[in-house]
Amino acid sequence: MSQTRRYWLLKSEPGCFSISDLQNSPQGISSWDGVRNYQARNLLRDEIRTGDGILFYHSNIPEPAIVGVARVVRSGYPDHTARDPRSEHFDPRSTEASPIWFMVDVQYVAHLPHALSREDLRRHPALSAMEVLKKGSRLSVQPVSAAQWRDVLVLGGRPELLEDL
DNA sequence: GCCAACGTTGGC
DNA sequence: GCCAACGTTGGC
Repeated sequence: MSQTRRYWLLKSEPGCFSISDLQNSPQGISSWDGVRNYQARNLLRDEIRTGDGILFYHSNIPEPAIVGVARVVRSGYPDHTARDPRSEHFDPRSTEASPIWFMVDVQYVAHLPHALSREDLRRHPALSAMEVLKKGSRLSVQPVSAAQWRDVLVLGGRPELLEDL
């Protein structure tokens, strides 16, 4: 496991963008655009790097869960949807010279054979500390520890991915 | 659909 | 700079 590789949980409402949408994107790659929260923006712009591991979380559905794994294939760059007046994420304050919002590109790796529900996560000591379980946790980009990453892949049924990511 | 928690806005 | 009002998120 690389010392500099880091791990993140990305939230998405599947009705908006699901892991299958990512899988079906060209080469399984999509930009992760539309994030309009400064704390998440800072992570996208400054912290998330090519090669980092992503846990894909489906939110705001009857059974929210970590449903799969992706990897970062491009680190932070300006989110051009902020400059598109037709986009619902349009922000007229953002300019080409001084962009406000950033995104990364992610590539589909795998679904987890056993998606991990919040109850699943709560049951396991290491995972019960995950940010996503905390009351009022709304951040759509969250850091994940190496131990949490490992346990999610093992419990989710893809332990072999630990060798790649 | 409810509502608690959170982030943002804007008057002062 | 404070803080009340408001809008949004997201579990339940």
